[in-house]
Amino acid sequence: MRHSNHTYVIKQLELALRPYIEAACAAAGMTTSQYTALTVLERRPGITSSELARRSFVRAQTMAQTIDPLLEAGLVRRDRDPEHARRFRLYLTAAGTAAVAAARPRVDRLEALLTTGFTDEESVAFADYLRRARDALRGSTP
Amino acid sequence: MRHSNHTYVIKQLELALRPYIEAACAAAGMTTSQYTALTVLERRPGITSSELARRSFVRAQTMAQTIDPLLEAGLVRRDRDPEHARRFRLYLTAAGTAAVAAARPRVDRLEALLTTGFTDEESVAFADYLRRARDALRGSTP
DNA sequence: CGGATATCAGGGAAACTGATATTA
DNA sequence: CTAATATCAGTTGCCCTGATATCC
Repeated sequence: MRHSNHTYVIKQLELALRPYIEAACAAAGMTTSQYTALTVLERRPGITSSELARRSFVRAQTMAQTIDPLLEAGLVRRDRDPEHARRFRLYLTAAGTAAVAAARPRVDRLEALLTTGFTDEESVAFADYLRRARDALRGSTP
Repeated sequence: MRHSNHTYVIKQLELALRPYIEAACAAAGMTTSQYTALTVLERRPGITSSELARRSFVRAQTMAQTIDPLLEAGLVRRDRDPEHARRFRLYLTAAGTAAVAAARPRVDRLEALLTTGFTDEESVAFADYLRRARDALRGSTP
């Protein structure tokens, strides 16, 4: 295992990916981190900003910066949690759902480009490895 | 393949990885992008800054920003290419080699943490998938 | 009290675009 | 003339730390 160096290629891959994702999101009028937050909100309605931050591996302040413009643009709605006065629960608005739908086709095409030449089995294994690597870091501390 | 979403997990993984790499590099007195540039220079002595930029998926100006402090710190040396007056060839100095060696153990430990629970075969397959995905983007344009 | 949420304020690493001079 | 290299100048997206108020 001397010359594996996954971290290096992961960084390369993320850098290579970046302009593609940015272009796809910009076409729908948002930034990459905003699109990501919206897609998570779509799957987890009612999540708090702090919990969203934890799942996204960023600080609560960072996620607040991402969410703020989405609230102002009316893509996300905030309701006070009736059971926890300190919490706000977040939800996609209709406009937010539409914005995600607008960007999704281009992201899906990027997804297909990324796995060019992969068999279905390889694609599934790749996703599995990515998640396992991510989760291996989740528990630990730098 | 409706729910694969590799791009999302790649971004998560890169974010999870970031503080670990930053800590490892900071312990050796440099930033992540500087460490990365040094490791490439180690394997490809005499490479130009522009070529280094291409391999790293960044613009020439960005790579120049990364290299500049390394030149000033004496970790990298520049020589004019005798055959191309416009080019400078880059080399690691002894101090540069030492700096990479100082950071390497911590990066290797991170590498091991990343592939916790992976068999050797899985680790190799993972690296292969990462490279193939990266190379699939290399030819295309956003 | 400690722990979590939200938020204000400020800062930094690292990418970008645009423009320019020089050279193969 | 065109393409590539290097470089100056400015900008942006997106992370960070520190400090504070509130609530369970």
